[in-house]
Amino acid sequence: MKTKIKEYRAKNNMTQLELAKEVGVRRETISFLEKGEYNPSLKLATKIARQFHVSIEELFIFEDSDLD
Amino acid sequence: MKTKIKEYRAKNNMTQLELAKEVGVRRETISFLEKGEYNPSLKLATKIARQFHVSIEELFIFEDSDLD
DNA sequence: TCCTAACGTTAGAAATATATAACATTACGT
DNA sequence: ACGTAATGTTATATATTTCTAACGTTAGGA
Repeated sequence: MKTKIKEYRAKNNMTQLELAKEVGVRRETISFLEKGEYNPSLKLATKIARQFHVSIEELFIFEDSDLD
Repeated sequence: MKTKIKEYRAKNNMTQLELAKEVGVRRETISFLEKGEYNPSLKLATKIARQFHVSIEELFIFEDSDLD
């Protein structure tokens, strides 16, 4: 899975810690997410997408090969 | 969280078991999901949305109160 | 250079999604 | 009414996300 979290964070001049607080998780969670190291819950994905006013699909990109 | 999985399953004449097999989970998982009893992984949500050719946001509806 | 903020990363605990197996119930066709 | 498919539901096990605490690295400002 790829994600544009880092890009949108930059656009909004936001640090990992700030984003983490906004969406109620730890900074490390954001760090791992940005690296695509895990597959967030839909709830967390929804919170982050809303934070940036974008769709989930815009923020998280799944290749077909990611869906096995 | 609310979901339209059941509706889309009906539209497509699909049983829980068939959907479960398509997206690679157990029938019970679909059953619990349809009842909004838990919060799927983004990967699973993506698979189900693609199965029905709809967006994740169309299929899974979060009220603000669901996001606490 | 020193200090600090931001980010990377690791290891283990805690929480929760999902699997598994089993049984109950509902609905529908014959 | 019977048989069967579809769904509901429970309990326990397993897998994975997320938390927590800690330490390392990098970049920038004073």
